[in-house]
Amino acid sequence: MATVYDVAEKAGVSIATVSRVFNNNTVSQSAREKVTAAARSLGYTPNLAARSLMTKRTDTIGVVLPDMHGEFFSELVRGIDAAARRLGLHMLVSCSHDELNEMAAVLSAMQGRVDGVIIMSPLIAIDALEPHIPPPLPAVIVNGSGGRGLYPEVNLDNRAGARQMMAHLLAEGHRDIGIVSGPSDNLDAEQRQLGCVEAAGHSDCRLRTLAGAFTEASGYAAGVELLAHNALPDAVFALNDAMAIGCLCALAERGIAVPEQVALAGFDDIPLAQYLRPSLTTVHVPIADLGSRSLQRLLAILRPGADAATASDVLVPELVIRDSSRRACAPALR
Amino acid sequence: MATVYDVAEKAGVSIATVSRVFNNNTVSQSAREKVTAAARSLGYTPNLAARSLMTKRTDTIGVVLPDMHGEFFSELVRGIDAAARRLGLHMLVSCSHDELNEMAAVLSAMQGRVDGVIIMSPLIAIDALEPHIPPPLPAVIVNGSGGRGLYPEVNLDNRAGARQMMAHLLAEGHRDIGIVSGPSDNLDAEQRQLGCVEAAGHSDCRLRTLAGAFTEASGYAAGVELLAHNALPDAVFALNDAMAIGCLCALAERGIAVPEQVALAGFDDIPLAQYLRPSLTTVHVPIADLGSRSLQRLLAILRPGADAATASDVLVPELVIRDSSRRACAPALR
DNA sequence: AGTAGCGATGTAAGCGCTTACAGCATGCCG
DNA sequence: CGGCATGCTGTAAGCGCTTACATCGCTACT
Repeated sequence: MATVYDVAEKAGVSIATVSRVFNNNTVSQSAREKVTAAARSLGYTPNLAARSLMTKRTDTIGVVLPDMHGEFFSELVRGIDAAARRLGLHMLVSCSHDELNEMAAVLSAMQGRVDGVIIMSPLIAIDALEPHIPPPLPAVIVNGSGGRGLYPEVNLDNRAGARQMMAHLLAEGHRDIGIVSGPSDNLDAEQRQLGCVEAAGHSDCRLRTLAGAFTEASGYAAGVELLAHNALPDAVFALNDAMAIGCLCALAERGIAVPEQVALAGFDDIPLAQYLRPSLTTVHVPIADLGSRSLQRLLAILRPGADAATASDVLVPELVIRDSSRRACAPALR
Repeated sequence: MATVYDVAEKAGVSIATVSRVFNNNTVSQSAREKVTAAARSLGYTPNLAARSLMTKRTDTIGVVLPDMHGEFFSELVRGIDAAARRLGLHMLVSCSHDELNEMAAVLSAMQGRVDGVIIMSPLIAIDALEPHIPPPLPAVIVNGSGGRGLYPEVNLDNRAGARQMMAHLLAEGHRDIGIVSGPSDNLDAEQRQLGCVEAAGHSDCRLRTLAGAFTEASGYAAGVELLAHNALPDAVFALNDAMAIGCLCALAERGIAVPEQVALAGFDDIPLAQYLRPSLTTVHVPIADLGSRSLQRLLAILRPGADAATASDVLVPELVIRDSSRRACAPALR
């Protein structure tokens, strides 16, 4: 591989001038052209390790994610990648972490490879994680409310989303509502559950909670359990769409009509929610925004003063009402 | 940040010894302990840029992906990440590339940051892409059959999968089959289509092709188009599951029973395929395997002799028969 | 006893780059 | 016409690390 020396020699200038050309410093037009030509003919590319060694920057950000599947994972990464690419940053991804030690190890291995990290850790309480973030590493925490304020956070207002859904179900006249919960140690699940309880507290409504794990299978199991009881609830609110789909499947198998006999709702608004029969009422989560927003926050630390105009750190999800929760009327045929 | 010099001084040894400790070279037990203790007390972490500068390695691999959504993206990345982490490699990801120039730019920006790349480019013919891969960069191409053999490839046998599905539909007695195709420039779609045509060629079956784009919406549209015709086909084979779901939705809206009036099949076997009503007959694609396999191939280039036992580069998908294609019998109630 | 062999260690030379500093024209001022 | 700001360029130091080579005790031979 060619180095600055090769280019300098070929262009008839010093290595400093070559370096200046590649760093947009003040160089005469003629020198710039000579260097550019020489570099091209030699196929020269600056060695990034050497550059990093001097500048202490890597132009790379780390993304540390829990074990997530499907839409959520891909949209989040896409959101971050799109924002990063616009800024000339690269993205070092590490996913599938459900254990504190594992995350700590990855975080420490990222030190020196990245200028900062975006961490999402719904399974691990943030205050337990914070001590494992290497101190010199700038970090932003996504969707993991409850840190000690050491790191900026970007959160989704899961609670508000759940409250909105409950308000909708109550408005539809449902008073006996089944909640299919999420994994017990999952922060999103916890907040959504909390929102449900809050909303129910203001009404004369009965809430039954069924165990769930954010998977289709667990939603199916919850549906089966529901059917084993004497009376069906008026409505079932699954705390994510995957479980709602599983539950819908269980209900359909036993010939229970949705929404006529039981209303059904999910959370996340995955793309195919609208293509289910009946189409699924759910809460829309702007996942990609969550990603790009967190990158913006990180950037505000890395390049102070650059783009501090990050209005809010809490994204509010939006209720999407479709057929699965509409009050006893024939499903629209469009 | 502490350097080798600081650690060496504190431990009372030379910097070479410190370096040896961190590179598992031959060092006496006593020296190793002194260095380890000193390093810990100083919070020393080797500077990776400096190390890279010497070793010419980054222990990072690049992953360049097209614009993919949902399960496919997340599973592939998880597959690669899991394999990479086991080997102590990091993963630099860049996604959402649909354009040749964009991919070329990313590839060139990765040069020097990674030891090799895994490239997936279903939209761009590989022989057009190959000239844009910087020559010194080891690369493996995933699912992009048709290169000039300059780079190893790991492919999914889309054609065989489609043939299997067609064989199944024919065996069920269907002779008038609608194919919902994929995007016109997508290689997976092309191969699947080819498989269909091949299989149909051996039989007295009629194939109608409907335009699709691998999205739920396009599947829905295809379903609507189908209904506009006089006669429904016996079966509809959507070339991916997302379209099958869209199509199912369109059929359900018009009260067409699946599989009684029309059989339906998809391709990919996304996790919720089994939770649809009726559960979806499809072709299982081992996506994560595709990812880990390609990493293995890349590794065989990077660390020759390490793990050359990569038997095959073509993964064969597997037919999964569920209710949506079963011959006119009542859907099983489990 | 002399020495070959061996393992542990230190010395020092870079890896390819950025950048402080100095040098050198040039143009403009008094 | 001397002096000084200005703009470009070159020299050289050094970022933190790995590693070839030299060194130095040892042990284990002949």
